[in-house]
Amino acid sequence: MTGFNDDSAQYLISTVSKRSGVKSDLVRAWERRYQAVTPKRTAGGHRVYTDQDIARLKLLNLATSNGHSISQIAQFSLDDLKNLLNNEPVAITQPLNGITPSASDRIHLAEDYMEKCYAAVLAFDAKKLESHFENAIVELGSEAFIEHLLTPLLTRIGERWKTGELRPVHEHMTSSVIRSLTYILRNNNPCAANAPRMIVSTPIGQLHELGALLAAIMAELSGWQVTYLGANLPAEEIAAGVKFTHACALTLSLSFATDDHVVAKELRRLKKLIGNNVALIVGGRSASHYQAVLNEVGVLNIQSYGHFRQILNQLSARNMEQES
Amino acid sequence: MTGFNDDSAQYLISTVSKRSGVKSDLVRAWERRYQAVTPKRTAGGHRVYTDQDIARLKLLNLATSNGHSISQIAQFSLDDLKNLLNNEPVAITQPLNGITPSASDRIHLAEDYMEKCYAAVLAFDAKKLESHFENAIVELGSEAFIEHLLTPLLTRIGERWKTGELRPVHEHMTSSVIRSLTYILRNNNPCAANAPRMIVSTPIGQLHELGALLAAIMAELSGWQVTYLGANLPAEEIAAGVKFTHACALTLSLSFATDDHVVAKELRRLKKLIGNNVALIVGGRSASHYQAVLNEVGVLNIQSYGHFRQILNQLSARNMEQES
DNA sequence: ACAACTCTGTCAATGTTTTGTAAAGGTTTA
DNA sequence: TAAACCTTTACAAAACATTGACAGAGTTGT
Repeated sequence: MTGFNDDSAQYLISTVSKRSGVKSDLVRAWERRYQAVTPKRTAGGHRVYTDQDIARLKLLNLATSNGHSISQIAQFSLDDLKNLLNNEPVAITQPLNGITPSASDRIHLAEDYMEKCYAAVLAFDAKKLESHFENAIVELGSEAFIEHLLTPLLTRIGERWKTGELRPVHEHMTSSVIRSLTYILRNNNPCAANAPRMIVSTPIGQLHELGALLAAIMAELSGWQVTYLGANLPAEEIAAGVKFTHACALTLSLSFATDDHVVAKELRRLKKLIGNNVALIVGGRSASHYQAVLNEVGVLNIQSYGHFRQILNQLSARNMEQES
Repeated sequence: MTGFNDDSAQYLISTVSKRSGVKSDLVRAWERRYQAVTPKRTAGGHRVYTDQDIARLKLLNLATSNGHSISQIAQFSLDDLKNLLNNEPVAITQPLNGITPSASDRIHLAEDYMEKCYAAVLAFDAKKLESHFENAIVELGSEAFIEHLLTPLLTRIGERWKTGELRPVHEHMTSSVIRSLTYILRNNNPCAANAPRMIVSTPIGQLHELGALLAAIMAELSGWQVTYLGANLPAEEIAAGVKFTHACALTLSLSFATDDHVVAKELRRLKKLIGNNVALIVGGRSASHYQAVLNEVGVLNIQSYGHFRQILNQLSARNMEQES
């Protein structure tokens, strides 16, 4: 039925070598000796690789430089390899091979993935979207994945939703996929037990959770212990979550600007319920629409990716002081 | 301490030596003389060790430097060695035959986990809840996890929510945790490319997604290719999702009984939009409350865990026929 | 007490396997 | 036509395996 599933990505061996960090000769040797990858061929016999192959080779390279013998791990699945490296006591992040992609290369790569992911969203292909995400996380690393792929992707989805190219259901599907990815991202950097805690949600009437998800992931990567509550919760419930977890920060995402006063009312109630000792952070496409209330209530308004990280670090530091 | 995937990792002797602190020569001597470890071999004869072997050698090394004679302790089990080092009297464990837990044991085990998980929900401890879930999946297997842990847990959460012991926010937190687990569950059994497709969601006004999540997971485990859309979607959006994915089934969860006519209206509209070729399945705590409409529209009403699986299999079979 | 024996870690000698790299010579691609 | 690929074959360093031996420490038997 769907024979056209994987013809999207095709790379020749030199590209693969650059991106994975494994020399061409070695890639061929690994294929010949252990079937580490099994690329398709062009009519003329040239090897044609997929994104998955690249992710594979990257992980294999990491694993071998970590002391594993290539013959033993060559046929492991992507997940096996990820587990293997996750359980490593020594996560060597040294310049393992001469080939280190430059910053501009990585950004270009991220843009590349962005297009592919957006195409998958447009085609409503959850499986393909997830697969692209997985590969991108391996290739870009969690940080760059968030900053250069996820953030711009969500921004674009927001735009296209306005123009009518996308429907609400596209956003729901994307949320769902990203939500299941949090598992991988979280596993990549387990947080400390004494990490500061945060609640992430959206107030009542705000049904879009992509922004909130992004905030949750970013906070986790910054070392926070995040409890994500999903979208559309009344102030009392959110406040209850804050109390239960003893969170020292609460982040809300406002994506959709409404003219009624629900959001304003909810924000005021929330502030009353959580008090002044819990930082209230608000971000999202439409946060500026509520500027007046934000100022009145006294919230930290996220301006950009970097700004959010800055806020997180400041709060984190302050929290550590209080603890000691 | 998460993943326990020990059957995947394999090391050669030098790595083992570095990790365990026992020189390669000595490792071989201990094997030759006392069978302290019994590694497998490569085709060429190289020793191949597991994580367990490394742990063993570490403990043996500690014990010998503590004055114990290697010949005496070489064949101790991992637990024996741990006891030994804790200065506890060595309780020699029984011959370790591969005892497979009986069915009743497993159900008991599941109940045990149920209590632990519910306690974590009540305490609003997402981290602990996730950890219990992870362990349960490994110990029980996906099937039993769903049937004997997740299903009763969600049922109980529904009950306690009514009595006021739990707040809505508890349910949101639980949904969030379960949602990120879908990643593990899905990876445990990757579905075929030609698997029948299904959309899972809840209609507008139905904000509780636990039931829908459960249905999605069950369908995935039954070999379906599921696109999960989250909760609270209007009929047009759900129908769009069905069209986009060419799904042959649509499952909705109705947890909350409302007296307005929104649900009834949405169901009628949905049926019109998706036509008769797409199976419409409805389940959830409050499905019976809408019996009249369900009959009128002609939906498959889920009665129980087993019943849902039966429906899934029938649809799956019918779908296969049509394909061929 | 003293010789004989066992336990244990270490080494050396010698041969094999693994694995990254490279050269030679032909083919495909742009 | 040049650059990039392909296959085959080869090579050498590093890592392993096996066998056998040796010496210090502790034990045993007489």
